[in-house]
Amino acid sequence: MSDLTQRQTEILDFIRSQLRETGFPPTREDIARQFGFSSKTGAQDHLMAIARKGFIELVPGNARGIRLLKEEEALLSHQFELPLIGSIAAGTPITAETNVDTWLRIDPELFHPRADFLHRVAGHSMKEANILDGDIVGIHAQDDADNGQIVAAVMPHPKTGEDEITLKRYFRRGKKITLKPENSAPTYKPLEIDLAPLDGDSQEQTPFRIAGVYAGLIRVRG
Amino acid sequence: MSDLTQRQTEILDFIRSQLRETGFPPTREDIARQFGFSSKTGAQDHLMAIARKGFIELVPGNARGIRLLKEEEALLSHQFELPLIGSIAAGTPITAETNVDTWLRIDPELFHPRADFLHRVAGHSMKEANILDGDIVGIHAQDDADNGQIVAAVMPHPKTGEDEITLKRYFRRGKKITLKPENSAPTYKPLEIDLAPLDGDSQEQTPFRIAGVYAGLIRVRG
DNA sequence: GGGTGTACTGTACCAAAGAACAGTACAGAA
DNA sequence: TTCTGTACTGTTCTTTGGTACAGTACACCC
Repeated sequence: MSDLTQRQTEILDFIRSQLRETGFPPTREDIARQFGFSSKTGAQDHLMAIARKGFIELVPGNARGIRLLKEEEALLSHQFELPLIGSIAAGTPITAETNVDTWLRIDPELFHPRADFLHRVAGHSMKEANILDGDIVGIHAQDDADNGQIVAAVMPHPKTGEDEITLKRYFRRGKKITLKPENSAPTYKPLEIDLAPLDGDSQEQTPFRIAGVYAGLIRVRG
Repeated sequence: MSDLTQRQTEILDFIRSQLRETGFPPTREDIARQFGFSSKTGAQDHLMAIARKGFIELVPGNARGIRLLKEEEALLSHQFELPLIGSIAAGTPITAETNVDTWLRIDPELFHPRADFLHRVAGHSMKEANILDGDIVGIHAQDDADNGQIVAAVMPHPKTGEDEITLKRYFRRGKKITLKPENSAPTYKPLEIDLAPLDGDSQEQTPFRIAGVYAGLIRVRG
């Protein structure tokens, strides 16, 4: 679908603003008046061009018969939604379509920093950070983190070997990284990762990466 | 503002549905056709009645010049949003416009049960229920609760006397209600309310009501 | 019993608004 | 160079659609 010209964009914006302000679309004459056209045919030409490009629909024979088409798309378009990421398929970026379980209608901008995806927490390893089993956490995608931040780490599950997301508190000292659960029960042990072998021997690579930092959570049951 | 009659409500609903479906309001003839009137004057009469009652505004001389008034418009647009309720103005229903601090884009249906409004928690009284200072809780509006449920209670602040929302765990035994904070620190004491005096002596009324039950929360900072 | 509001029918007028046709000018692509 | 698309002006025609006026019928309230 081709793009709108500058002028056509202005006209489409005017239609939008009229809808907001008056509650109904403008007439050809309204548009002509707004842009200083002496004839409403100019407005009509623009409308037909914008309609041909698929941004609006003109309903023939109806006064003010202008229907915005891209708006619903915008509403449906994940603008105010976040993907819930489950398991990670091998070799895919984390927010790849295949990894998205579903989309939840939550404004990404509610979180600080902004959330880029969601992940449902399984287990009690972050209990003492007040993140519980079943909570859905918002993650701001970035591949690094500050010391002490809670990160979403991607690494293979110790048994199945499949990539999965886990939340851990991140500490780095030189080449040594510690991923620390927030649960003092002895079952939960910090994970130590030494980056040093990475430089020399690529076989010893710890398949670990930071998907993002914890930005908040939503708990959906009372 | 007086209420609409059955017929007027049907007409207003039709205007709403037309706006959703076509993107612009109906004409008098559209309305007449929909309801089987043989004359568009019938539609016009209804429109003027609805406008007189303040639900719509008619823009004279404009085709399809029907504007839904603010609260009506709000109903349409707040479909996937929830009001954040701050302090409660005296004598107002909890979700009254004046009590709404802002609208947050969160799908009410995410919560179980469905959230009707949000409230920002102040203080640590529910810490042991993993509800922290600053958390935004989702509340399902209802005026009763089961024993052991966390409720949003509306009662006057002990000092300012202004109505405010507090979260407490609810227990009832006969005429005795206990509102229990979830924090074992000695500062936080259960609140006991005896409904018995209500029957005889109306002066002893405890100004307390349940606004709804806790349905989940959102924490917006990492 | 009269007034007011709701809920329509029926007719009529005319401004509002869509749509078609005929132009002009310019810019970029084939 | 011609063709296509953009960006308008100017005019005309016809339908759409708002609005006013004159009624009818019924229900409710004072």
